[in-house]
Amino acid sequence: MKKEETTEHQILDAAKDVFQSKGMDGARMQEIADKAGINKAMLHYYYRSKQLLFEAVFKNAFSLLAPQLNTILNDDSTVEDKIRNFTGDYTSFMMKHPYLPNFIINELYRNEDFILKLKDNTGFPNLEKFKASVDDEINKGILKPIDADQLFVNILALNIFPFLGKPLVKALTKKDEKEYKAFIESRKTEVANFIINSIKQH
Amino acid sequence: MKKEETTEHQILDAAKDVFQSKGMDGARMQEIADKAGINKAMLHYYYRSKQLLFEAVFKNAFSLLAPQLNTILNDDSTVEDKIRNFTGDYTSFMMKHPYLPNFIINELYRNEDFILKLKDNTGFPNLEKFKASVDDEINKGILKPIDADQLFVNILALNIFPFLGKPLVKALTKKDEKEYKAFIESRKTEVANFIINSIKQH
DNA sequence: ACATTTGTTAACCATCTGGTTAAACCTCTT
DNA sequence: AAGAGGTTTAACCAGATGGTTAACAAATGT
Repeated sequence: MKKEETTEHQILDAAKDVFQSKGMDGARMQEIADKAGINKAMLHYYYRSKQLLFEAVFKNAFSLLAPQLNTILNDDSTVEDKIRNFTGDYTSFMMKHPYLPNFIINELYRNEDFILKLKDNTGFPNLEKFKASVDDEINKGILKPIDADQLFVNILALNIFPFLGKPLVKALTKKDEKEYKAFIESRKTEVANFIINSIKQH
Repeated sequence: MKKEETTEHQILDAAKDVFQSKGMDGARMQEIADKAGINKAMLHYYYRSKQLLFEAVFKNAFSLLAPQLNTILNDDSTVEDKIRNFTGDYTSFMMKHPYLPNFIINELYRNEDFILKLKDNTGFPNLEKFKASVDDEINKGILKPIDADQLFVNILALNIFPFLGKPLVKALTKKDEKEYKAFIESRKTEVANFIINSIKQH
C-alpha cells in the first residue's frame, strides 16, 4: 500500500483541507472524517485530539514554506538575484496553495507562543547570511544603505500580502478572478523590479 | 445618559473586543455578555443573532479604516506626499488598533461575498483619483512608469503586512516586543522612502 | 491453529452553544 | 395609581461538538 493510501495520511490530507479553509475554530472533526471517508473515532485513534491533529497540519504547512525561504536566503548569489528568484518562486508556489498564507498568518496570530514550537524545529529560516550579504553589498556601494531586517520584511510584505488580502485587493482594484490572476502573475517580475529599483545604487 | 453607557453600545463594545481577538468562529456569545456585564438575552434583544452582531462590529471596524484611505487617496497633493502622509498616518493608526488588520483581512477571506455588502456602503475607497494622479505624474516625467494598481497594492502591502504577520516578523527577525515596536515606528518614514526611491524619476 | 496486537465501527456521552421564553422590572403618561 | 411600553433576567431548550467505549474485524507473530 502506498503511503498516500494509509488511513493516517488520508486523515491528514482531509484535515489539511478543512483546517486551512476554515481555521482551527471553524473546523469540525466530523467534516474531516467525512472528507477522509472514515469513522470519526479514527481521528482520535491516530491523532488523539483536535488540537494535536491541528498541530500536525500546521507543522506540515509551515515545513512547506520554510525550506523555500531558507534555500534562497542561504545560497551564494547576489542580493538582486536572491530577490528576483524569491519573488518568482514564491509567487508561483502561492498560486498553487492559495489558502496557505492566510492559514499560517492567522493561526500564528491567534496563538502567539505557537511559533516557539516551530523555532526549535530544524529548518526554521535564518536570516544571518542574507543580512551579511546585504551589509556587504552596501559597503561595496552596490546597494543604497538600508536595514537588512526592513528590507527582508518589505520583500515578504510585497510577496505575501496580495494573497492575504485577496478579497480586499480584488474589491479595491475592481478586478474579477481572471484579472486578479493576471495581476498576480505580472507581480512575479514587477515586485522584484520595484524592490531592486529602490535599493540599487546607480 | 451618554451614548457610551447605553446597553446597546456596551454590547457593541464588548463584541468588538471578543470578535476582533477571537474571530467569528472563536467568539462566544456568553463571553461577550460577560464582558459587557449584562445578560446574554440582551445580545439577541438588540442584535437578533450572532451573525448580525458580528456584521455590526465588522462594518464598524471597516468604516474606521475606509475614510483614512479615502482622505489620502482623494486629496490634491502630489503622489509623493500622499505616500508619505499615508505611511505615517496609517502606521500610527494601526499601532493603536493592532487587532484590526488581522480581523478584517481574515474575516473577509473566510466570507468573500461579504465585501459586496460593504461596496454599496458610502465611503468605500475609490482609487480613480489616485490612479489619475499617478498616470499624470508618469507622463510629466516625475515618476517612472508603473501600473497604478500595482503601486497601490505595494503601498498597502508594505504598510499592513508588518501588523498582519507580527508573530512571524518577530520570530524571523528575532525581535522582542520592544524591538518590534521600534521597528514599526521607524517604518513610518522608512517605508515611504523605500517606495519613493523606487518610483521617482531622477 | 491460536493468541495477541492493531485497525475500524456504531452507538453513546457530557458539555457547550446560539437562541427562546415567560415572567419581572422599570419608567413614563394620563 | 394604573396601564402601557420598552428593558432585563433566570431558566430553559434543541442541536451540535469533541471525545469515549465496547464490540468486532483484520493482521501479525508463534
